[in-house]
Formats: sequence, C-alpha cells, structure tokens
Amino acid sequence: MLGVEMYPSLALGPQRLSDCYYRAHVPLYPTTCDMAARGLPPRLLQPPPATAETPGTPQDSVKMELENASLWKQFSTVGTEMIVTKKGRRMFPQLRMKLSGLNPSLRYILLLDILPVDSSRYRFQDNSWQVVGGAEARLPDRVFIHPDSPATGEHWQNRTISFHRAKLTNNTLDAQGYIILHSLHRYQPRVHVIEARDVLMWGRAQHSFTFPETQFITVTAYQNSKITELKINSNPFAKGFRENGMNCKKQREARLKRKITSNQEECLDIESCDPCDSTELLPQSVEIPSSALSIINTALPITDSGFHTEVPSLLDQTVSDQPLVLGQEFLTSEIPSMENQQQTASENNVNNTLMDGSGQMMGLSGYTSTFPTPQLSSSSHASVPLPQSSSIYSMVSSTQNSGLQLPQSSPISSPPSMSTYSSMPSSDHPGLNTSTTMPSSTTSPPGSSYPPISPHLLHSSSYHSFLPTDQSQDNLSPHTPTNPPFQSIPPSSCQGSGLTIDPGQNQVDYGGLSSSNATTPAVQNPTQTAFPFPPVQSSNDPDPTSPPCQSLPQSALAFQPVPQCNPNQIPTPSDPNTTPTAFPFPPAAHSNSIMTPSNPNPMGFPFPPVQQNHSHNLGTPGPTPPTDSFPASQSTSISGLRTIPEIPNPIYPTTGSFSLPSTNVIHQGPMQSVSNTLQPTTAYGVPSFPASLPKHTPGPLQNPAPILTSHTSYPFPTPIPSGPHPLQCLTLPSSSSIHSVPAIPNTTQIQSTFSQSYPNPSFPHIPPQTANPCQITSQSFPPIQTSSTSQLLSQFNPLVPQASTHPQCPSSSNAYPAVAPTEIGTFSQLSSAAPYLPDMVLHPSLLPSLDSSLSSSSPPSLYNPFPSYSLRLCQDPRSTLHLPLRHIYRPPQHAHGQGSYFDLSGRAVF
DNA sequence: TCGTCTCACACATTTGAAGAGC
DNA sequence: AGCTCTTCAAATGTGTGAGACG
Repeated sequence: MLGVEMYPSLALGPQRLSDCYYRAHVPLYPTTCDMAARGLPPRLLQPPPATAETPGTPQDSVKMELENASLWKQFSTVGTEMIVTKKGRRMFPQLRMKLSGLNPSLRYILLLDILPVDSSRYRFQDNSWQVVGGAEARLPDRVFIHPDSPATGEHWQNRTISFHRAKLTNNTLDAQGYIILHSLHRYQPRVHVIEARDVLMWGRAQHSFTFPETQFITVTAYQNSKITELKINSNPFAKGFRENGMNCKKQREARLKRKITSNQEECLDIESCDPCDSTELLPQSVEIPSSALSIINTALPITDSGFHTEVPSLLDQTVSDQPLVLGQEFLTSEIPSMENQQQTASENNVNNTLMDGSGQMMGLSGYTSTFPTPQLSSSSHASVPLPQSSSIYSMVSSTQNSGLQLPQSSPISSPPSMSTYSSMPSSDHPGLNTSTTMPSSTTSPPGSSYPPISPHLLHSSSYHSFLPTDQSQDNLSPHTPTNPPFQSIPPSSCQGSGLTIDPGQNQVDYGGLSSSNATTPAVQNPTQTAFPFPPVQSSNDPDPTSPPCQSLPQSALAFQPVPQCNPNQIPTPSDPNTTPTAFPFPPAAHSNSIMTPSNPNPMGFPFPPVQQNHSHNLGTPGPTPPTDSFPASQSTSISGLRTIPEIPNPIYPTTGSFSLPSTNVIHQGPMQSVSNTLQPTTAYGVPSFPASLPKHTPGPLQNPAPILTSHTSYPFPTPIPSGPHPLQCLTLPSSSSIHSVPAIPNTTQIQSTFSQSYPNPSFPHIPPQTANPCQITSQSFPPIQTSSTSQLLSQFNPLVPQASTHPQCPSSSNAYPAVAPTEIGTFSQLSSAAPYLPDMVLHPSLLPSLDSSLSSSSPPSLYNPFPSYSLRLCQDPRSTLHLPLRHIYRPPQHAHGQGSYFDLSGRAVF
C-alpha cells in the first residue's frame, strides 16, 4: 500500500517528509458506522492473530522497545492524560523507542497512529476515570510519519526514535495534519514499521507495535492532579510550574496578588485621585502580596497541587528522601535528561534507569494507595500491581484464548511489585465489552476509576508486530465481514463486524478481543472488570440511533488495541526495569496467549483494561517471549490484522495488494483460515471491520465487503510485475479505521482540497495534467478502509478501484463526521482533475538529507538518501494511486514541525 | 448548576539567525 | 572564504485559571 504515492514526501527527501502531510481521505464513519462502532465491543478490534510467521523473514526479529517506558508506566499508573487543543498539542511523555532486528540495509518508514481503545467516553469522577457514555463518532484517522522516514534499518536502530513532533488536536477541521482525537476518549498509540525496499516496494514487511502503557485519555484540561504533577515534574517545558519555578503556584499567586493589589491601587488612585492616598495604599498593597506569598508558601505544601513541597525541584528531588507519591523522584531526576534532548541513547538509558527506578517506586504501595485503585464494581479486582517488569506478562501469558484470560489477571494481580492497581481483565474493559450483559458495565463501575488498561496493553513491551504474511495480504480484507474469522459471529451479534460477538455474552470471538463476557471469566464476573463498560456497547447500546449491527463501531476497533499486549505473547521480562520491548504483533498463534486478559496491566494502568481478546491470538501465548521480541509472531501476521494489519506479506501475494490490517484484510481468502486463527489473537489487531461493517452497512457490505477487503488489499499497480505491489501490501491496520470503513472520501473533495489547498508547493514537479483520471476513478477508489493507514494504503492501490464504487462505505471525505454511505463520493474528480499526474519527480537536493532530518535526536543520516528513489509520483501509469499525491500537501507548519501526517480520513483538511 | 472547552497568560525550552573569532 | 562558536530573538511548548458555552 505504501508507496511513494502514499508518501511522496519520502521520495522527495527528508525535508519534504517533514513538511508534507499526507491525507488520505478516509471518510469518517458513516454515522451508522459510528453507531455501530459504539455498539461493538472493543474486542472486535483485536489484532489479528498472528498466523504462522514466515520463518525466514527478517522481520521476525524486529523488536521495538519503549525507551521511556518507566515514565509511561508512571503516568499509566495514574491514568495518563493527554491534552488536546485546537492548535495541536504534543504528547508527553513522548513516544520514544528503539528498534532492533531491522535489516540495516533496507529502508523503512515509521508511522504513528493512534487508535481508540474503546467506544466509550470517559469522565473523571471521584478521582477516577469512569465510562459515561459512548464514544463520539470516529474521527478521521491520521498517521504521523516519522520525519526520518524512509531511513535504513541501520538508521533506525542506531538512535532513539521519537515521535515527539506528533501533535494531537481535537479540532475535527484541523488542517495542520495533526492527529485528531476526541476529548475524553481513550486511545492507544501504535507504531508501524514498514519496509520500503524500494519506492515501489513498500510494505513488504510491516510491523506494528503498541505499548499498553502508552494508552491515554485525551482531555482539554487535566483532570487528575497527579497527572498534572507528573507532567510538571517530567516535562521541561513545564519547569516553570515546578515548585521552584517562576510560574509555580506560589509565584503565580503572588503575581496575581500583586496584580490585584496594583489594580486596586490604580482603582483607588483613580478614584481618589489623591496622590497621598495612593502612597499610603502602597504599603498595604505591598504587604498584601507578601502576605499572600507567605500564605501561599505555607499553604502550598498542603495543597494537592503538584507544587507541593513534596515535589521537589529537580535538585531537591534528587536529594529528597521523601517518597514521591507518584514516583516523582524518579521523574524529577529523569526529567532533565530526558527533556533536554532528545535524547541520546545514553541519556535515554540513564533516564530509563531512573525511570525504572521510579517505576518501582510507583509500584510501591505508597503510591498506589494514593491512587484510587479502580474499584470494580463488585468485586474486586485484584489489584494489579504495576508490572513494571515484563515479567508480569509472562505470568499472564499464555493462556489461552479466550480467555479468558481472567486467570491471567490473577497472575497479574499477584505481582508483588505492582502497585495495587486493579487491573481489569481486558475483557472487563468497559469499552470493550459489548455484551449486553454488561450493561451495568457500561456504567463504569464506581470503583473503577480508571479503566485499567488492558493487561496486554500493560505490558510495557507489548507490541504487536504484524508481519505481513502473504496470507495476510490476501486474506485480510479489513472489511470483509464475513470472513471466516468473523464468521463465527452470530448474526445477531453485530454481524457486520466480523467479530463474533456473542450476543448474549457479547463476546466477540473475534480474536483476541474477545471478550465475550461469557467467555471471559472476567467478563462473566462483573466484578472483575475494573473498567466500566462503555455504555455504547453493543446490544444494549443505548444509543437508539446506532443501528444494532452497525455497531461496529469504531470503538470496537478502537478497542482492539489492547490485544497486542497480550501478555502471553509478551514476554515479561523478568526485569522490570528492562525497557519493555515492543513486540511485533503476536503471531496468530499467540492469540491464545494474548488474551490473557486478566492480566491486568501489570502496569497497573488505571485505564480500564482493554479487552484483549485475544482469544484468538491466544494461541500463541506460549512462547511469549519475554518481553522482548516476538519476531516470529509476526510472520503469522495475519492474525495481526489489527495491528498492522496485515501486512503485506513479505512474500507479496501476487496480488500485491496490501491488505490493511483492517479486518477486511483478514477476511480475505486465505485469511479466512487464518482469520480464524487470527481472530483470537488479535491482540491488537486491527479490528476487523469487516464484520461489522459489512453487516451494518447495508449496501456496501455486499460488495463492499469484498471490496473492502480488496481495499485493504488494494493492490497497487506497481510496476513490479511480479507480485503485488509492496505498497499494496502495506496495510496499516488502523484498528479504528477498519470500523470506519469508511467510505472513501470523495475524490473530488480530496482533490480539491489537496490540490487546491495544498497545491503544488510541495510538489511542484508534478504536472497537473498527468493526473490520470482513469486511474483514479472515483469508482476505482475503494472505500476507504477503516484503518487510516490501511486506508491510505488502499487508496494508493490502483486496484482498489472497484471498491470505490462501494456504496457501502460512506465515504466521502465529507463524511467526516459521518458520512452516509450514499454520500460516498467518487473520486472522479481526482482522476481527471488531478493535478499531479506526474510521473516521476526527482528531488535530488532533497534526497540527501533524509536521514539527517528531523528528529533532533537522530544523528546524521547514516545512509545515502534514497538515491534510487526518485520521486515518482505515478510510477505505474495504471495505478490509480495518483490520489495520494494529491493528498499530500505541505503543512502550513510551523518552523519546527517535523514529521508528516497522513490523514486517513476522507475529509479535506483545511 | 455542572461539565467541558477555549483563551490569554507567564514561563521554559528549542530553534535558527546573526555576529564574532579563528 | 569557510568554519566553528557564542549570543540573541523568535517560535514553540507547557500548565494555569478565568471565562464562555451548552
């Protein structure tokens, strides 16, 4: 799927990369879809189970470690909150990771996307996060392309990879290319590593990694004072708010007082107009401030605010013996190093070390006590200790499938180290559970404060990598609902979603996600679930509007995320300190393992656990490597749909289509079988839309389903004769996307938007005329897959065309909010109009700089900039892919902006 | 009334340009 | 002329609190 077309910037060179944003039009969910999404259980989203990996693939060894895992864990323990603003806000902690196992000589592109964990909306009440309703319509999926992309494996492996440039916004009309998220929703960042051997050959191998501890809830203002404290103490930019900072509470209050007093004085002066009076007043005014200060000083410590004395300044902290509530000590110490730079590896290490230590501290009861453990409704949840170490996971591991996994949880709970965190079994996760039974669940259990992160997620290291296996590609069609994997789904249950949800139980067989309530013990046992279930969910879905089946909801997709963490899969490193390694998505086999839902987050993530489902995945629990890597799993990838969906198999299916992880992918052919296996796995998997989608969407589904599947797999018409186009193969599994399935955005819109809005500047070279209308017929455009990435990919695929027609997909970019299926636009405009037909554009100047680019942390480029990659916009005359180019535009950007964003959504950005 | 969001604010950090020195 | 280093200003990032909005 990925190709130059998709990421033209890549071809162009580093600068371009940084500057360019790609917007794929992925239509927002159709309203119907949204609704459906809500209904869907999180599980649906599970990652595709890994199928057997191709043993030989190098990819197998690909590992990703979250460098600042300890910091993330600290936040997750409390319940990570990320500010989203209209103007865009960076994430903190930053996503910093290290990659290993890449072929040094091959080029890869790294993508970041953020998936909804569930279909719930949260509210911070009683010092905890509780589900208060269904998630809002899914927003257009956007992908942030690491500015260094594409870069060689050597490049990526020799430095810390940071996505700090990525920004989050709640502005649905964002034109900056930032990642659009809803406030008060829970998300899971996911990183994709896509092999780009050649411009034309992208996506041959795809790995997706997710780290449970990086889950967060978006907010427009911090809700939990603990998070505020952590942020202030950890983020260099917030240094001013530290106790010793000039902008700390004391100082601010003092200033305020002074201000007030001065104002008063002025007023007095004005009123009195008596100089004498004013002079007299001065003293008072002066005093006031001082007094205020004194008061403040005394008071501050007491206050909850982060500024307490408790929070030592960095210096203090290091010195202070006081136990930090949240492990502040650690943070403080860490902060400096971290922040300052972007991090040299060494620094990172140091930081990590520190962090780890902090993490441990956090684990301490002390902390936990502070933090309200999520109360489960009834029962208790075993508190889950934070798993600092991967080890926790290990415990979980393998269970089987479906798991219920609850058992797993048990293990988790036990971990001594862990702070008392109640971890909900993944299944428990409110959002996830769709089951009707859950209703209660929907209401978040009072106790559950933060919905715990799904266990698997918790693993710090977890990750799912999807290896694109051949199968996956072909098989997976994200949307294909019917796919075998999902077949299991009872009609009653959200049919559309491929997920099988046990209506009664709400379980979704679907892969790992599963969580049918029934199945999973946790689920069964309400108490266990720490997380409030999202109201939305399925059957019970309160939302009248949402069609039952449709429920597919994005949310479902969103949920998926968790799977990855499948404890089983994840090796739990014995050493807590060890940075979690992200593993590639577990092979299908894992599925079993994955699901260990129970395991709550080792981390103790406050978040309600995502369901993992995993049943499918489960399978492979066994081997869960220790935290580290799971190469193998990848191979199986298919299962992984979610995750990255299917990655194109290395092998490249003849078709070349890149299947998106989306469920669709799964469905496809071979996949079916796979799917079965996969489903369970899903840890993370890309949610399969298919199921849901198809069913729900009336029209589209029919064909669409197939089509969709195709989507995912849309082949790229690559020049390469042999196989499917690599690019095609790339599927980003946006879990969500899948759901969304979106309709393909209207090409017209897209075109117009892009071309017009972002005309050439970025791509001057491309001759407008070139645009080949034919290529991109609206028709040709398949409905966009749910997953953004996938969508993107799909879009690129020339093959896709058929899909385009899909009525089902609500496409239109317009849709952005939700597009009615009918609305789905054609891309006709694009085709003809497309300004960018260009065949190839070479940007010699740019090329060189690739590596050097961006990331501050990153060292100079190690390799020559893709000499071979000439900028070829439309390599394949046949391809319909031109579209992508159009999407690309140079972000308005601010100077520093680096990194590229892909907007998967169909909406035009402006 | 409550919850949520937006905005302006002050401070800290980062970045890049300009200048000086070699 | 070219390079390196330092300085400075601007841009950017950050949390806070007041106010607006529904």
